[in-house]
Amino acid sequence: MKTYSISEAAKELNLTVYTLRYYDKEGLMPFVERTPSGTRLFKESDIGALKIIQCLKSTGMPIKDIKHFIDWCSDGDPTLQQRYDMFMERKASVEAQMEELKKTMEVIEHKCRYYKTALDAGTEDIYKSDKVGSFIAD
Amino acid sequence: MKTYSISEAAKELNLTVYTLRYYDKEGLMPFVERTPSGTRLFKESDIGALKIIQCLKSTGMPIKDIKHFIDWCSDGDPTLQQRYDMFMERKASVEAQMEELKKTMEVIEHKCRYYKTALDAGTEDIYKSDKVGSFIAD
DNA sequence: TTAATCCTTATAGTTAACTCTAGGTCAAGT
DNA sequence: ACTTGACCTAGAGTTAACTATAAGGATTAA
Repeated sequence: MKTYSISEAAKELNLTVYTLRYYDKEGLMPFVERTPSGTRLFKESDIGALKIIQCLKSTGMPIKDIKHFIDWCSDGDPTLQQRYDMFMERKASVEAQMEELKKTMEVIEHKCRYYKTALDAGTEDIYKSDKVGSFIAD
Repeated sequence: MKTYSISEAAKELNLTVYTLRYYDKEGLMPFVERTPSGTRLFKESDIGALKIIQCLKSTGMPIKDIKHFIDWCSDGDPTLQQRYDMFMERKASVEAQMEELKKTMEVIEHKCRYYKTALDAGTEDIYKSDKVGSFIAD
């Protein structure tokens, strides 16, 4: 079975070795085994687990909370409900983030149009009525 | 014309007064005027500008970069191109984030199904073939 | 006029998530 | 045997974005 050194794992996951060791120190990778001399040996499934960790991170989950999940995984079946609840909550959070991002996108697109028009006109003054001051809010 | 005190502005924007003063210190609100005694007076348009700042923040833009944008706004028409480019770049970034979030969502939904099934079965062992170890990657 | 409740600045502290350094171990190649 | 390079730990340093404190000034209501 193929294994990865920490630098190979880092490359595979687009992380630095510092980050991986930091995650280990934070208890995110209790499953990674060591050689007799202490060198970490990443299995294929460890890489997969770290991808799940990255997925959770990308939902905005802090490392401390991810550690809870990892602990629950070690505890086995008695924590199935917690883990299910956690992923359902993550789902809701990601849905909310998508909504938020959609609204953000609308504002950004409005601004793109705004500046396109101003650029064509050569000036922002086309938006001026009588007020003086910044146009940031327009 | 209605104005807001810093605490009113904070309430309106769902920020703390600390955060607003911090933004001011970082040069994000050069447009906010003061009373003769130094108290900040937020105009309606200032609230609007801060909403744009919040929008940029929600795209993941760091405060230093937002400050550049604010500076460009003060510089007027000569920076129209930069500002247009910036918003186009933000647009691309938000699009990428949406894509990323979609992929994240797929993994999360897979996990929801996984744990629903395990929960119904009462154990995670249904996913075991012959390997021993964590199921995190499954 | 005095107390409360704002506001101000300057500066220090906090938190999360890295990021790096120092000093040491270990295995492979010359 | 020795050097090289990748690994290790412990712990210090960094960065962004707040968050809070201290000391004091201004405005309002009784």
